[in-house]
Amino acid sequence: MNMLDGTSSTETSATRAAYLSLRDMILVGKLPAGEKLKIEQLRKLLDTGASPVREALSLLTSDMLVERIDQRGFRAAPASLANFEEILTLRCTLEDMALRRSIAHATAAWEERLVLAHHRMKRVAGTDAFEEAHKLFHMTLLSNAQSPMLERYCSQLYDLNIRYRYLAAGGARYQSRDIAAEHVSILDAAVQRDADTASIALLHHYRLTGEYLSTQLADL
Amino acid sequence: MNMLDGTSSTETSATRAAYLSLRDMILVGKLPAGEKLKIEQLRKLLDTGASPVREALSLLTSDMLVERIDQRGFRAAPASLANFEEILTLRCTLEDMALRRSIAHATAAWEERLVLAHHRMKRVAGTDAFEEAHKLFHMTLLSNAQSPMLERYCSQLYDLNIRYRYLAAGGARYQSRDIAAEHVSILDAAVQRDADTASIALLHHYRLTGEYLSTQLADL
DNA sequence: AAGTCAATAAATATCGATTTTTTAGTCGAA
DNA sequence: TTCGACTAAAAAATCGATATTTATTGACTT
Repeated sequence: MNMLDGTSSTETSATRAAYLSLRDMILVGKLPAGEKLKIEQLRKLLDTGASPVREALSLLTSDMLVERIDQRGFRAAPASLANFEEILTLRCTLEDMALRRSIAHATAAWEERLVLAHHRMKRVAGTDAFEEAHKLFHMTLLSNAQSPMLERYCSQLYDLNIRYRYLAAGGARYQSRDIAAEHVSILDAAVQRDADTASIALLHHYRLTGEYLSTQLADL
Repeated sequence: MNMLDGTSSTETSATRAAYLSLRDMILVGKLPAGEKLKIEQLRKLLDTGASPVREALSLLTSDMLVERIDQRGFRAAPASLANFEEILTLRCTLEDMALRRSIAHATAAWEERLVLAHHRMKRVAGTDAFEEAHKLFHMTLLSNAQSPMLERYCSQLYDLNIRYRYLAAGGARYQSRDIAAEHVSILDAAVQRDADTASIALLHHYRLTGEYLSTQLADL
């Protein structure tokens, strides 16, 4: 017995539960950037043991969401405008590469997954589920690159970026810009296997958001 | 009181000691790719507790040297020709970017660190210290990119590559090719701030090694 | 008033034991 | 023989307690 997706009602391990909670708390800013993360405090907050918390924090290190300083514990990764711009640059380079590779290996099955992901994203526009569906759409774009490490990097960078969105605006709320149209352009170009057009549209999408966020983050 | 470099005689924490040992064992193949890593077994091997071992393994996950499967422990990251080629491709893209940025920000101080790193590497050619000095030279090349995340990725990928060298040849032993000359070309171009030439030389260096390793790894 | 140093408090790191979960075997029924 | 349910052994995950390390405080010197 298992659910449709990976989210079963009872989480498997305490470590995994702690990992997901902490990760979410960092992404949405509940645990502010740069903040000291005390084991005892988190243990009580999550109502679990110290070992799962420690292990979860160690794992979050992989995602660059937590920093570990030997002998003096953990802290939420600091945020800065420079860091945000670094993330944006890396994303543009790596997603460009991944998207081109995805398209190069295009198949009907991938095309269909893409259309489906896009449809589902539109379906939940404006709801809480959008955040997840949006990531899924973007990751589906890259999912055919046949390069697991590259996909992992992109996924990581995507999450790091989310944090800055919350930092700037307090949510996944999008601005006046017509995001939906941008998504359609990317989708169409990808389905038509036009790598150059798709890549330009994708990077345009990121850079516009990046510019907007940069202005909001000027004080960081 | 502290030593010249970061290697003090008494390691700070048990976790750090375990991390360094395990990392080294994986890189040189003492813990073969894909192998199950049992806590109890490693605990005895390193003569330490289970907690430091677990935490060290969690940290090695960041480096993509260890895989963690929820509820069923850890294993050394598997190796394959496809994975090797993926690493090579990513390295070429990311190091190219990092090197160009380094050169774009070139200063006299960086130049000097570079010359020094190169000199030290030549100095220890043929000894055990070469491996470390070689990495230091390459990382110094990228160290001026003013992009910590990019440097981290490059460092990670460098280490992953080392493992394949050991897998293919059983050591840092270099072949007939004149590696030293290649290093000089890269150094010279970098010092002259000629990004195109430096990048071409660097990628050439990697691709030649990559080709050689690929043939050796055909059976993976 | 600034700086040291020792004593104390707080937090991290580590250990050893216990609980769960997975894995490997074994036995019997189809 | 093959499949499945059951059992025993192994391993992972987790807990609670202890040992170490770092951070803080305040009296004492210069």
